[in-house]
Amino acid sequence: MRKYLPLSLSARHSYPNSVRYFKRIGISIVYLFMQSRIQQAAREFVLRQYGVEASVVVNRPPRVEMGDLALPLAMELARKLRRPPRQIAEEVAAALRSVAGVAKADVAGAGYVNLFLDRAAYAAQLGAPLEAGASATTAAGGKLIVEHTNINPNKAAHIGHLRNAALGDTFVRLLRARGHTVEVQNYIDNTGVQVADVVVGFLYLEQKKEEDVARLAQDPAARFDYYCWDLYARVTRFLAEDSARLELRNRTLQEIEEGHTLAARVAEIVSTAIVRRHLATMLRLNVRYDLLPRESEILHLRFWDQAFELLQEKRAIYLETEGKNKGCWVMRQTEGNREQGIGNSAEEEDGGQDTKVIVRSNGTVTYVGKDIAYQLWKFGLLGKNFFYRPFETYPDGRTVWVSSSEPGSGSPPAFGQGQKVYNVIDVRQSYLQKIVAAGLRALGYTEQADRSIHFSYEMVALSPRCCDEMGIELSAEERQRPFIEVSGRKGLGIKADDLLDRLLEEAYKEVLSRHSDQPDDFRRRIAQQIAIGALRYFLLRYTCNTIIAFDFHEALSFEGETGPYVQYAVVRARNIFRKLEEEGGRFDENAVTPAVLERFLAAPEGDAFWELLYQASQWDAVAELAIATTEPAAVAKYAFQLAQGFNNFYHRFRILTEQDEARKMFLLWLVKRVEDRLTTTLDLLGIEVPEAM
RNA sequence: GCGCCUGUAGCUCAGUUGGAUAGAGCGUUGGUCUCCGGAACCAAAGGUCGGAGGUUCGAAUCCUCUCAGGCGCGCCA
Repeated sequence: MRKYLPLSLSARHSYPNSVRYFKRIGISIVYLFMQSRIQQAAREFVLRQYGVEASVVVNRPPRVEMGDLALPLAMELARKLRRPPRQIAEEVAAALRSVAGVAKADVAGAGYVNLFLDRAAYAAQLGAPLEAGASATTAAGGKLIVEHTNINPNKAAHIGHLRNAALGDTFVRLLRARGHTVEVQNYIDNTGVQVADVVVGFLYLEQKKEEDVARLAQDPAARFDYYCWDLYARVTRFLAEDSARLELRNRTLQEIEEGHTLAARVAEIVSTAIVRRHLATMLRLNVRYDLLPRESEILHLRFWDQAFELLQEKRAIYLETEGKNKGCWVMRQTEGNREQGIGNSAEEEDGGQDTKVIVRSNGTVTYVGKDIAYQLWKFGLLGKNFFYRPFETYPDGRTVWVSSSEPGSGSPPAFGQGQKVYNVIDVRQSYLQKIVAAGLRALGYTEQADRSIHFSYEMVALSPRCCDEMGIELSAEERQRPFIEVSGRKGLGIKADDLLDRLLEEAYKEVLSRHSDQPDDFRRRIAQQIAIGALRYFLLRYTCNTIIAFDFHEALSFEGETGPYVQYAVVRARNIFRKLEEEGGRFDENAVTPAVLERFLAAPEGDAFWELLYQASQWDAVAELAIATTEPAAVAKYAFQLAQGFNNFYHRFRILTEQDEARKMFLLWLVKRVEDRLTTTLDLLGIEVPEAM
């Protein structure tokens, strides 16, 4: 017998709006619907019968035989009502028996109310196929903005950036699948220190002319992002050798910010070429963007000046007249902020406590200041806007736009004006993200501050073993550590494209051994889908606050809890139908009548089928949970468990050789339902299903 | 010094914001196949949930203390 696979779901909240919405567009959300219906019935009964408001949790019993849904509410009520919990549970159970869709209600243990659903009725509602992508245009509730990737445009993307993009992109897919309108922004810090460093490298270290850099950036064979990766590491050493050289960087940085200088032109060449490389890398992973807002426009369109005025007006910042921050504009520390741990008590001695410098004494604005301006713009609160021009067109015809200082061509969508903003940024920037939110709050935009979500995640580091494999030398002290932090400055890390290439190679070997008779482009396509599936799943299976100590062995694995495992389950399901056709058979959906469902889902013979179907139906609740907790790993886990459930079923039951025609049709129907949900779930993870494996 | 995060099986990680007998993958050991393709399936072994108190019907989950590790705390981004 297969084991029961516990699925982590609960229903603290009801989803009336979602239910209505999905009914309207025809997406099957049977599970959430049942859950909220029962929740509501229980709440109403408790209020009517006992006159108390109860928090009605609906979850699942520990074992399937005990029921489909569980309500552990009687124990809590027992205290308030001063009556035995089991007695209360009996009364609740009796009340819930009359709820449509409930077949049976038991009382178990200390006072759990366990519900058994009407299997056939439930199954009949799962008939409607999911309408993929039917969501974006019709959702209510305003636009959500998700900012992710945000790689400094001065070097190739590395494995840590891939985690950011995979999380951000998956979150976007989840939101869209749940009917939200989403705008994806990838912020480009094209005037920062990191770009300046590479410019210094080209102009001073390599003594290159503007045309040389332009030519190099155009040359596909040069792998410009890789070239800059190495150059950046060299510049870092160059600057470290002689502190006087730092002046070179400062001057370059200033020239870049001014614009119209040689350094600015080279910076533009470098950052634009690198961004194109980044987009290409991310596209390999099925990651796309709508808009690339750039720091240069934030500067040139004077977004900061506008934000500065607002902040002064509301006295959110003030000019420090004494102490170490004399001459700077600093942000006050409010009570609310202090609660959230913002402030710097290390400076208690010199009067600079609980403040954050926003404008330096030389008049330039810090990174946080620019970020506050950008965040205000995202909510449509700045009173200024970017101009836009098309940056690139994706193979599917969609356009990525980039910010511009002048009116551009084309007709861009109405960017910005978000109702809620998710910033996918690693956990080390928590402090700064809090200051940004505190800035909004100080301006009186408390609601927007609350709707500024820092989608925080931990870094990807390298395991010491991984460093060995890559020939990275470690000190004795480093060797003792559980992981080694990647460093762009040192050129220490795994480049995203290298990892992808290696995965492709491994996948291709596997495909070759199984499909030696197939054309090579077929094999390449499949190998690529498998490689991407493996990588995206690997990056998504860990919860956000888990540090991933990168390990080749685990990342290159195609067995066990991996993307390919899930892909394989879908391929198997589809093979059944393909084989059926080859044999001249036909799947007739209409043959699966309510009576057929009734017959084959009935306990106990139908338990295995029901379990699988029930599990497959929980797609909606998982997506909702992942959104509410900003935890895409829940979806990855679900995909794996459902695939596992299917693989087990696949082994236990022969379908094509089934003699009972009604049973055969029922089994095919079940496979179809599971395949459908698995495909949808993989799509949420940005993973495609190969034609064969 | 202050703040945040983490500690669960040999290893890597889940664990439904307090619920019933703590789960998975890998690894180990032993099984399954004239098959809808084995990138699969089944089983076994393996856990004082870092430690100590507390809160209550009930704690891996909440509170306090403590030990260990990580990350932040700049007129860098």
